[in-house]
Amino acid sequence: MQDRRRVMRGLDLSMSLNVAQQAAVRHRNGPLLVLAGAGTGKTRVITHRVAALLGEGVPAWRILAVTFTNKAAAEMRHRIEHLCSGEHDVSQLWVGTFHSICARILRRHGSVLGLSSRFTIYDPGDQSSVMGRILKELNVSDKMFTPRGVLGHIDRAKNRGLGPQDLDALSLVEPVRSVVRKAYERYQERLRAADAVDFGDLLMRTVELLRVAEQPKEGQDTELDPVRGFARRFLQVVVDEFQDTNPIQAELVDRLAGRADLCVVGDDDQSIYGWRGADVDHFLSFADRHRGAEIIRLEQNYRSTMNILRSADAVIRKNHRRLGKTLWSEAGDGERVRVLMLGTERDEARFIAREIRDAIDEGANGDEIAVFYRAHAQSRVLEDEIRRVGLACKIVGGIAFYERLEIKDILSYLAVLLNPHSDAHLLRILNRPTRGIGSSSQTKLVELAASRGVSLWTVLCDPSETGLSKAAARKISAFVAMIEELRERSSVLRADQIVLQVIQATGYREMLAADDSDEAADRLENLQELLGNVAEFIQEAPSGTLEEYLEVVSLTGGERTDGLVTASVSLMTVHSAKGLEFERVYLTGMEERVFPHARVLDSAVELEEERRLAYVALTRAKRDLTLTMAAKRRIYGQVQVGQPSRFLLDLPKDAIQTIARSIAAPPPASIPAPKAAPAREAWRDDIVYEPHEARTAPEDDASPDAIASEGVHPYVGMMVRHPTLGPAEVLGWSGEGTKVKLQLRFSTREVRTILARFVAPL
DNA sequence: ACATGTTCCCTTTTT
DNA sequence: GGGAACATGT
Repeated sequence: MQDRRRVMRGLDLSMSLNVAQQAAVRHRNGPLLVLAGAGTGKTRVITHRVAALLGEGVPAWRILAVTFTNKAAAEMRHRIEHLCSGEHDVSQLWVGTFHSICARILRRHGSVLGLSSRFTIYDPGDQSSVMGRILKELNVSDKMFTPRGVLGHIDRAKNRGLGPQDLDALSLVEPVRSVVRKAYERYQERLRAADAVDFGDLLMRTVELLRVAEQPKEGQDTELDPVRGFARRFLQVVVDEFQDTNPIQAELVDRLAGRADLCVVGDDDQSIYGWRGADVDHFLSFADRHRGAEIIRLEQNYRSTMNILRSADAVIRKNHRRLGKTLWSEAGDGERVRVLMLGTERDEARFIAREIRDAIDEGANGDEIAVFYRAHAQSRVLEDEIRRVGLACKIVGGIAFYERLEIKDILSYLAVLLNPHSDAHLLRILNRPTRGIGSSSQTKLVELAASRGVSLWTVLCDPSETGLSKAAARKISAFVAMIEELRERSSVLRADQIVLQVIQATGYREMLAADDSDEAADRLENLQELLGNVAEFIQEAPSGTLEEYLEVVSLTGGERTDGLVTASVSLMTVHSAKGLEFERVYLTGMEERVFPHARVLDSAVELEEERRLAYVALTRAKRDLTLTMAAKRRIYGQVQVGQPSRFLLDLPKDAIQTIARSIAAPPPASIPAPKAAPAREAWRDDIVYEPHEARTAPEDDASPDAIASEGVHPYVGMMVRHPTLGPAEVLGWSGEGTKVKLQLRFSTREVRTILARFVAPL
C-alpha cells in the first residue's frame, strides 16, 4: 500500500513530467535504461527519481548518482535539494564523477591496497615527470618513446582494467609492447612508493578493492569487513551519460550496484569519448547484460526549436551505428539556423563578438550565450575579440590557472606537506627557490631512491647516506627541516593560512619580489589570486581542509567560477559543452579539417564520433544557432584555405539561412581556393559585418610569388610533383617570395611542409 | 646559475 | 604562431 505522501508526490510528478519521464522516475526493482535524446529532460528524470526514492524512505547514504563532470554533480545535488525542500539530508547522497567517488572510496578503504588515506592524485603533468625519468632509466630512444606516448598506452590499458601483465590485449608491436610493459611496471612501483595514484588508478584500484572484498572470508581477515560492508552499501544507483562509460567504469558500475536497482541514462548519439576508451556497446548491450532490463525512450525535446532539431537530426542521421530516434518539440520552428562564411578566423571572431555585443546591448543575458570550437587552439582569437568589444568571457577548460608555473609550484609544496613521498611534487620544489640542490645532486638522489625502491623523501631524510658532499647534505637537511616545520604548523592552521605560510616560509615570495621583471609581478599577482581562491573555498566550506582543497583542484583541473563576473559569455570546446544549454550558440570553425578534425578524416569510426560531436554542439542551442566558417585560417602559423565542413552541407535547406553563396555549393573533392572572400552582395544587409583587410586585399598574403611568377597559382587540391617524394596534393601554404612553403599530402597520406620551389605542378 | 637563444613539435577532445 | 624543452653564452 502506498502511503499518503507517495500519492501526493505521484500527483506532483504527473503535473511536471511527461508519461515517459514519469515511467523512468517510478520504475523500480529491476535494471532500467533510459534512452534520452538531447534536451529531453534527462537531468529532470534523474533528480526526480532520486527525490522520489528519498520520499519513499530510501536512506540518502544508500543512493549513488554518477555524473560526468563535477559541475554536473554539484548542479544535480542542488536540484535534488530543491525538489526535496529540506525534507531529506541531501548531503548524505553519493553524487559525483566516477573519479571523485573512487577517490572517496579509496581514501576510506584504500589501506587494504597499501594506500594511505592521504594518497596523492597525480595529474598528467606529474605522470609525465615520473614517466620521463623512467624512460631515461630504461635507456630507450626518446624519439620513439615519449612520456606522453607511453602514458597513452598505459591509460588505454587502464581504461580496460588491464595491468602490466595483460598488455597483450592492446595488440602492440615489438619493441613497443615490451618497453611499455616494463615502463608500466616501474611506473606503478613509483606510484606505490609515492603513495600516489593517477586518474586511471582511481578507477582501477577501486575495482581491485571491490574484487578483493568479494573473496571468500578466510579465518580472521576482519580487515576486509568494512570494505565488504561498503560493497553492499548502495540500494539505488543512477548513472548519467552512460554512453560515455569505458570498460573499467562499466565494471565499476556493476560492482557498486551489486544487487541494487540500477538505472542508466544516456544517448548513443551523444557518445563522444570513444578516444578515451568509452564504448557505446556497453550502452547498447545493457539490456543483454542485465536480465529483465526495461528500456524507456525520451524523445520529446523541451530545449530547442524545430529548425535547430531538424538541423541536428540531418547531421546525425548520416551515422550508421545508432539506435535511431527522432526528437520533436512543441517550441515551433523558430528562427532559421544561420550559416555564415567569413574571411579569416579573425573576421569570424570579430563578427561573433560584435553580434554578441549588440545582443547584450539589447538586453540579452551573457550567461545565455556560448561560443563553441572543436579544439582549444581556436579559443584565443575569439577571446581576444570578445574582450575587445568590452565583454567578459569565461573560458571553460583550456590552459587553466592551475597549470601556471608558480601555481603548480605552490600546489606542489602543499602536496608535499600532505604526502612528502610524492616524488613528482617534491622534485618540482626541491630547488625552487634555488637552495643549492642543483641538477647533479638531484639526479644522484633520484637514482638512489629508484635503486632502493623508496621515495625521494626517504632518501632526503638521511642525507649522510647519499654519498653527497657535506655541504650538499647540509642543504638537504635544511630543506627537510623546513618542510617538517611547515608540516607541523599546517596541522593547526586553516587551509588559506597554510598557503600563505608556504608562500612566505619557503622563500618563494622573496624570490619573486627580488625579481623586478613584469613577469615576476604577474606571478606574484597569480599567487595572490591563488590565496583568494583558497579563501573562497574555505568560505564555501568553512570546515574545508587542505586535503579537500587539493582534491577539488586535482579532480576538477580547477574549474574556476570567477565569482565576480556573473553575466559572462562562455567559450568552450564542444566536448565541454555536453550537458549544457544556451539560448544563443555560435559554433565556429565549421571547415573540413577543423571540424571534422583533420586527424579523423580517414577513419570511418572516428568520423561517426565527429558527427555525434557536431550533433551535441547543435543540440545545445535553445533558440538561436549560428554556424560560422572562415575561408582562410591560420593553423600552426600557416594559412589554410578551408572548405565548408561536410556537416554544413548536410543541413536541411529549409531549416537554415545561408549567408554566403559559396557554402551552398556542393562539396568539391578538390577545388581551387576561393579567389576572394564572398562578394558583398552575398551578405544580407541586416547582418552587421565589419569589412576587413582580407576582403579589401584578399589574395595578397596568400599568393605565393615564386610559383605565381611562373604563372602557376597553387590552390587547395592542386596536384604537384616532388622530384624524390612523388606526387602530392596541396593542402595549404604560407610565407612569401622565395620562401613560400606548401603543405603537401603525398600518396602515402603523409603530410609534409615543403618549399614551393622544390615542386612542380602536375 | 641564469639569461637569452634555438629548435622542435605541436593540437583533438577530458576525468 | 607559440610554448616547452633543450642549448649556448655570460
